[in-house]
Amino acid sequence: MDRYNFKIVEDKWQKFWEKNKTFSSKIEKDKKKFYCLEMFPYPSGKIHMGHVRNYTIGDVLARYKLLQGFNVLHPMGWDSFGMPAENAAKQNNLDPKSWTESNISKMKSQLKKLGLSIDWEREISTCSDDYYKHQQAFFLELLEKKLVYRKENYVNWDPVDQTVLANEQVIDGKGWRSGALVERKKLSQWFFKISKFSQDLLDGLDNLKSWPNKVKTMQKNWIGKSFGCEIDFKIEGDLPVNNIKCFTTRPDTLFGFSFLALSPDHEISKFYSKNNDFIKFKEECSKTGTTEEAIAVGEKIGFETELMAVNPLNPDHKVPVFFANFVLMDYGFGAVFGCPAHDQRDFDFAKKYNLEIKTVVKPYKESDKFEVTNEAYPDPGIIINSDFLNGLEAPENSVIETIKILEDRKLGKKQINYRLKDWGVSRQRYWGCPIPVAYDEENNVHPIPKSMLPVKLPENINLKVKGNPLDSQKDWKEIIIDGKKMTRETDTLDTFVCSSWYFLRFCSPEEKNYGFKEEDINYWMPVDQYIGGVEHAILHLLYSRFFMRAISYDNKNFNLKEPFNGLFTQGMVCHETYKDPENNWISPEEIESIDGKKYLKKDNSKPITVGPSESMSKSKKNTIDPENIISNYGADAARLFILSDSPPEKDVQWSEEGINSSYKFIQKLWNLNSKIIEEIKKDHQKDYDEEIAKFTNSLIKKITENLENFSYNKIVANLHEMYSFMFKQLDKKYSKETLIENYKKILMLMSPVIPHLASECLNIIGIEKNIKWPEHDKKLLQNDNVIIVVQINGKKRGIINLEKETKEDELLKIIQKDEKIKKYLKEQAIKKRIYVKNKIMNIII
RNA sequence: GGGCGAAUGGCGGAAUUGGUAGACGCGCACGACUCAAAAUCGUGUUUCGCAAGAAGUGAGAGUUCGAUUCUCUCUUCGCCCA
Repeated sequence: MDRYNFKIVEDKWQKFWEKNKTFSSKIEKDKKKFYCLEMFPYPSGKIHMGHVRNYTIGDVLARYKLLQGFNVLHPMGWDSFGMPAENAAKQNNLDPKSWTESNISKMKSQLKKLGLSIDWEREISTCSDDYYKHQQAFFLELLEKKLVYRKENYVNWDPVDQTVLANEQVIDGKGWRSGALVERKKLSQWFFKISKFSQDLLDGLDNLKSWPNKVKTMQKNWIGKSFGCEIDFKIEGDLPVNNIKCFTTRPDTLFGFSFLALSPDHEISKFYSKNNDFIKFKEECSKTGTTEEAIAVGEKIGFETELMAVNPLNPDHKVPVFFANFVLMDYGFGAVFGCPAHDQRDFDFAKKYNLEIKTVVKPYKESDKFEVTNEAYPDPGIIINSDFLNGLEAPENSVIETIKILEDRKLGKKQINYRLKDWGVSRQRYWGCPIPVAYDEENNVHPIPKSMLPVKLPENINLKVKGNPLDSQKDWKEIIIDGKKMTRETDTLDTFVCSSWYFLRFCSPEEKNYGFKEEDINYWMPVDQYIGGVEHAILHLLYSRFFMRAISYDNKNFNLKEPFNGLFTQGMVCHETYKDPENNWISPEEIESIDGKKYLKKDNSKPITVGPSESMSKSKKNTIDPENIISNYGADAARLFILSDSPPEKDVQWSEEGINSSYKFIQKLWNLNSKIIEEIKKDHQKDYDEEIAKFTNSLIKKITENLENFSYNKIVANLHEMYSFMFKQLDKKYSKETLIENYKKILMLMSPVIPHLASECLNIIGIEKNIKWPEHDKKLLQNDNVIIVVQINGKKRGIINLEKETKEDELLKIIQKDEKIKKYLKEQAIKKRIYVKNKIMNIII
């Protein structure tokens, strides 16, 4: 028997698919479409196992849908702007463009070796001006719709790298690359007005029935709708300040009010701009980052003003006004009222500055004399010490009641607040999409005329300057618009902008005049199934949802709010970690095992300790290179293994044994194929025709259901069952026609997971044109006999195989005669019988 | 601190609406082939017990004829937000 040569077979079919354009897609109005999309990769230069998993999951679905007769769109592209290219270019004296392009070509050939059913004719790359010129047009469109604006904002500033850092790039208050202490700096930045759609983005979640609840909850929390009250506090003091507005979700604790805290950036701070103590205080504040976490963890510090705030519910009660580092300018109005007894942060602050702590909510079980002592009491309870609010249930009734009172007395009004902030899209970097605006001498904003798009990135520039390299490109920066001298914007767009609409571009990759063609979008969108890592659950998915709303806004021709109808988030690929005695991470290739348990380092025989399995990362050196795996075991084996061990939504552990067993299974399936081919040549009777038909039929049902539910690991189990059934039954007698017919169906079932082998076998046995996904026959699923479980007092005591629809009395007679079961009845009277037809009989004695 | 989720053999994991717990794979053991090994094939593999049998899905309670599945309390772990 010849051995399966995956190299030849896989190469053959990949070439066949490419030559025949098997996966190229075009609009066919009479056919139902299916848009299958996996999150496109960043072209780092090499694919990793996470890609293998992501794209295998997507490919199984795309191939299944294709066989089912859908018109499938399954494209691939490159999220190719971003910092790594700029950093790599700086280090190696390259330019980001050629670095990126060579990475793309390497990764493309790696992806092709996986045998993915991708329509490569639709390939796009976000760093090409063909792509980003449309993005610039969108930017101008949004600018016109007033969904883009410019404002001064505090950012994390790395003084060494001279650049703005995203929150996640600030680690322990230091820049992730330079290690420099990060400063808070005010910069003029471009913003997308995502907050305009807060409520709509929240409401839209309810319609996303095929999204994981987990992701929906995360987005909901991120949008962070809160119900509360805007209160206008009267201010007394020597400064020309009469009122300060403040948002609170707990107006019901107003009687516990003991200070008013303002953001250090609150407009009132202008009166202190020359106060040295205040300047010092502000400097202190700027040392803590801008993240909510940094503020929550950091020490709470304040600066006391000479102002006093009046309690609106009790005008005799006046409390000091502070500036405090824990109040954010962009939440509410940059002012909060402090109620130390019922908010831990306020409590800490009050303790530090010796402020009054008045208890106004008691736990249900406590008496009215309850007093907060060591920590705040933020939980529900009953209002006390609050005059006319006493006795109300907090917070449910008391908040509503208090707002009513405040509104009646014109002291405040009901308000909904969102945590979601506008999306800052300015980046002080070279390798991104240029923002298509310019400034005149008075610093007024002028959009670059559409006829002058794209604003191309200058090439051959020096990246080794401090700050944004575009800033030092004088000849690029200076521009003449309508005869006027202007200066270009040198910031580029956040790369999340690029990925907020790429799924639209895939529908019309050739369209020259606009980012997409309506006709194409109307047919292909929305994406039916989007697949990717859960790490993008919030930002990328929320931004994409925003972008669709922004383009649809005020647009008669385009109305699409939700880009992704279905979402699937896959788990990570993990591997054991290894360390040598000096605590250095060691990669799997550097070690060898003796007796399968102990590990030694290959070059020096030092003992290796095996650590827990963690997600593959370069820093822990526990990565496995997919390219090696594919060349040693083949794409089908790699695909089979990455699906086999765990459900796709959970983490999977990569193991040598696992990939080996998948490889062996591929060989076994090939051997099975050879045997079946021989079997077909033999004499035939049809003794077992029904048996094989029944088996195939139930296999079709199982695999189809498992495909629909993303239970891809179970499909692998189903294929193993198929193998052992077929292999064991082969010496039985089938008619030739039945064997071929059923085996073809089985090969079809295999093809989404291991397409190369399945194609080869189908080819050998002879495929007809227009093959279709097999459907199961309900009649064939029915059995004449059923297995009845017999329980005595709820415990299983035996099983009885008998004809379907047997009556209870008959069954009882059989049970009473059954040697094994009868002894448990002990000839006692039967108190009760529960009989579920065709399933179970439970006898209570 | 809050939200969400999970917990099943030595390991990864299966188990329609509550109805045979442990499918399938890995690992392990034994056997066949072989001078031998690898590869391959076969058998077995939840635990305790020679056996009959008993116990068993993180712990404890509850609902039920019957609970991995439903309810409550607790423990541990994971993820997200802080």
